[in-house]
Amino acid sequence: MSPVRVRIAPSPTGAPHVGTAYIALFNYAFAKSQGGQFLLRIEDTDQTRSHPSYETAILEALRWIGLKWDEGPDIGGPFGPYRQSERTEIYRQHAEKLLLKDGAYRCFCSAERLEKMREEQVKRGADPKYDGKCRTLGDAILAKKLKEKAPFVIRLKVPKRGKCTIEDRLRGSVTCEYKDIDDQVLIKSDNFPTYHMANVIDDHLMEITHVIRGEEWLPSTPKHVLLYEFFGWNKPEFIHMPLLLNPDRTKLSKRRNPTSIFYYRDAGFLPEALLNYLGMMGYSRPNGQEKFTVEEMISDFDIGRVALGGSVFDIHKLRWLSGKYIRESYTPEKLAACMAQWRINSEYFSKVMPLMMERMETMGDFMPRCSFFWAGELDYDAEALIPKKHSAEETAKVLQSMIAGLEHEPVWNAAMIEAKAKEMAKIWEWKIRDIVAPLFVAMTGKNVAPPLFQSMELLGPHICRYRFVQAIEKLGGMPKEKLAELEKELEERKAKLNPQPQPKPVEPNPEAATPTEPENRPPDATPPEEPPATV
RNA sequence: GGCCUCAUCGUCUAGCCCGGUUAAGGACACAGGGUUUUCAACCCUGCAACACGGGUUCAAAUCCCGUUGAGGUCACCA
Repeated sequence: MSPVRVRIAPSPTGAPHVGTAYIALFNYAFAKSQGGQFLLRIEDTDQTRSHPSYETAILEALRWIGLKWDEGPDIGGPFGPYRQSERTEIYRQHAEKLLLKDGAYRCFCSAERLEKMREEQVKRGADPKYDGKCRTLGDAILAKKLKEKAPFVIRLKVPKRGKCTIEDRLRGSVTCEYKDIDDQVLIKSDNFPTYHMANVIDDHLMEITHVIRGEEWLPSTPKHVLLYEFFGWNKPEFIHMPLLLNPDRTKLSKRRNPTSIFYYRDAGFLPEALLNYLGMMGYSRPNGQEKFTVEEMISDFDIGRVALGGSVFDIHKLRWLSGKYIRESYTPEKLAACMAQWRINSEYFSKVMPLMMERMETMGDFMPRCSFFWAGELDYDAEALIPKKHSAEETAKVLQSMIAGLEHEPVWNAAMIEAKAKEMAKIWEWKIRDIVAPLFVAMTGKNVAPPLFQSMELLGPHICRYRFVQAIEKLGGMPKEKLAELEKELEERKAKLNPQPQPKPVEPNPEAATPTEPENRPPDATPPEEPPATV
C-alpha cells in the first residue's frame, strides 16, 4: 500500500470559508490517522476571481484554526508547485495527450452561440448541454481554424452511451448515464484549465490516494473518473462528505450566516473550539466524547463513522463549546494572554483611542461607550435601524446593497466605506444622514458612537459583514426572490445615474456580477467565500 | 425540470453494516427545581425523534421496495 496522501484544494476567490476548514479537518484527520500526508494546493485557475490576498488569508485562517500541512505553496514539497497557476504547462501537455487519445476535442463555439443554444434548450424543456457541434469537426476545418488562430476551448469527449459507476467509500456505488453528462470544458480559452482538468492531473501527479471533498462534487465525479480512465491512471478513492447547512437546511451561505473563518476569529471564538465543533459535524467519536482535541480525534478516527445527512451549523452550540474550553482548558493567565493576542491589546486600543478621546470626560467613559469594538453580537431593537420617512424594507435594501458594494474591495478602510455609503445614498436617493443612521445602529448597536467609517475600519470586514446580515434579519430578512429583485432595481438605478452605456464593471459572471451578489448567483459563483474549497 | 444524494428529538448525534440486549441513549437549546449575595457555571428533573406505506422475518429504527420530503448539481466557477 502506498502511503495515504490527501489534500485540501481551496480556491482563493474570497474570504476563507468554514467549509474549507471543515473539509481540511477531515482530510487531515484521515491522513494523520493513517500515518499519511496532508497537502495544501491552491486552485487559482480562475484568473478573474482569484486573488493573492485571498490565498494569504486562506493559509492564515487554516493556521489560526490549528491545521498544519506537510506540503503546500508556502513550504514547498517534492510535488510542487502547489499553486495551479504555476502549473499551466503541465495541463497544456496533458490536454495535448488527451486530444491525441481522442478523449477531448477543440471547440470553437462562441460564448454567444452557447448562450443562445442553452436558451433554446431550456425553452423547449431540454437539459442545457453542449450540443456537440465541434465534436466532429473535419480535419480541414480544424486546420483552417487553427491556422486562423481562432480562439477555442478543449472539451471532454464524454461517451454518447453507457454507464459510469463511481465508488464512494461512504455511499457505495453511484451509477449514472454518460448521456446525462455534458462535454465539460477542460481548458478555457485563456489557456487555463478548469477545476475538473486541473484537479485530476494534480491529484495524479501529487499521488493523492483519497479525495475527500464536499458532496456538491458528487455529480461531477463521473467526469473526473472519465479523465482518469482516458489517461490510464489509477483512480483515488472518493469520499464525499456531507454539507454544512444553514438553519433552513440549504447549503451554508454567507448570506445568512458568518461563513468566514475570520469572523469567528474576530468575534473571539477560540480556534480549538471551532475546529472541535467542525469535528462533530457529521461525525462523533466512538466513545461519544464531544469535547476533543484534533489529536484525540485522530487517535481513533474512522472515516466510516461519518454520517451522511447534512449538518446545520449551529452557532449556539459552537458558543457553548467555546465556553466549555474557556472554563475547562484555560487558566486566567492563559486566557488573558489569548485575549491580548486577540483585540484586548495596546495596539488595538491605540487605534480606538483617537476616535474616543474627544468623546470622553473621564477614562471611565471609555469602555461603556465603545464596547461594540469587542462585542461578538449586538443587542438592539429593529426600530432603531429605520430612519424616519423610510420603511424597514427600504432600509434592508440599502443595507443589503452596502454589503454588496463592500464585497470585493481590495482595501478595507474608512475612506472606501464612506465613498460606498455616499454612492449608495446617490443610488437610492437617500440623504447621506439617513443612510448613515442605520449604519451606526447596525455596526455599533447604538445611535451615539464614535465616527462610523473609522469604527468600521477597525471592526474589520468580517465583523461588519455579519452585523449587516443581522441588521437585515432584524428588518425582516432578505429572501432570495427579494434579493433578485433588488439586484435588478440596483442595476436600473445605477444605469439611470450613468446613462452612458458603461460596459459594466469587470465581473466574470453577468448574473453573479450584480451588486447583491450573494444570492442568486449560480451554484457557487459567489465571488468571495462561497466556494468552500470543498475540494 | 433531468440526474445524483440524503432521511432518528427544534439542532448536533449514538444505535443501523452484524435484525431481538431500546420503555430509542448522549449533547445543545428550551422549561422547572437545587446550589449561589446576583449572574454565569455546576447538579437534578422535564419536554422532545426512528418521514410515510408496503414487504422479508417469530421479531425491523436496523434488511428490501415504493411514496413523500429535503438537499446538491446541471458554466470557458471552483
